[in-house]
Amino acid sequence: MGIKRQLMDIYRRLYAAFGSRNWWPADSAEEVIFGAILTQNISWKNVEQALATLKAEGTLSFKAVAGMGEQRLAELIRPARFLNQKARGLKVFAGYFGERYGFSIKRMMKQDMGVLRDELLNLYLIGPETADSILLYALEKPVFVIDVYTKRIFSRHGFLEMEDSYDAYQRFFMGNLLPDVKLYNEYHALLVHAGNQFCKPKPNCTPCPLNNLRKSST
DNA sequence: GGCCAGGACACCA
DNA sequence: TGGTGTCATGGC
Repeated sequence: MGIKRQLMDIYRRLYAAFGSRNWWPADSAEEVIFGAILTQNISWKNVEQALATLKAEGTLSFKAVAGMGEQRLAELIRPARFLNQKARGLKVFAGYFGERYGFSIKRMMKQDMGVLRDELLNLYLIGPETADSILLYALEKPVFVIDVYTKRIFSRHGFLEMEDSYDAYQRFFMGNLLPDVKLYNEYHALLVHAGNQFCKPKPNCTPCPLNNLRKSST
């Protein structure tokens, strides 16, 4: 079986096991971006607390963030860890979003995907994974998001090495899947769900729906 | 009570 | 370019 078919086979197994994940968990595109920045290297449970606080304070918008002090913002997002870094990251994004797109997600969505990705990667605290999460889940652009679970799952099943670069993983997926926002959305969400449940750093994959799966030679 | 979570960046050689 | 330290919370 070729790589393309294997990738779709894995997708179907995950979907059959877990169903639609309905990602990203947020009420708005802006909330997706808050979450994408806040979730860096931290569990989603912590992010939820920070988002709830921002929401309760009426500051879950980049217009609000642009108008508030970095110190106060840091206090509001404390549960999300690395609070000073992330407060600065949110402020920087708010400045960019306001100046370049007038705080309009609609206007941003009209921009070319490659241009957007370069712009995002030039912002403080937005690396490849955060940029691609924003592109896919907030702006509905067909980019495949790579995260630690994706790497773990596909390295343990013999497709790539854990040490391979973000770009190498992304080329692997995007070179073998059609550019489909819905597919990329669901696939990555399923990988995170599977990873959360079964693919811990110390392998313990007994009930995993991908058990016994190995890369077959093409 | 230790481990680790849906990363990114700075600094050094 | 790669290797390593820093950031500094909360759940399990």
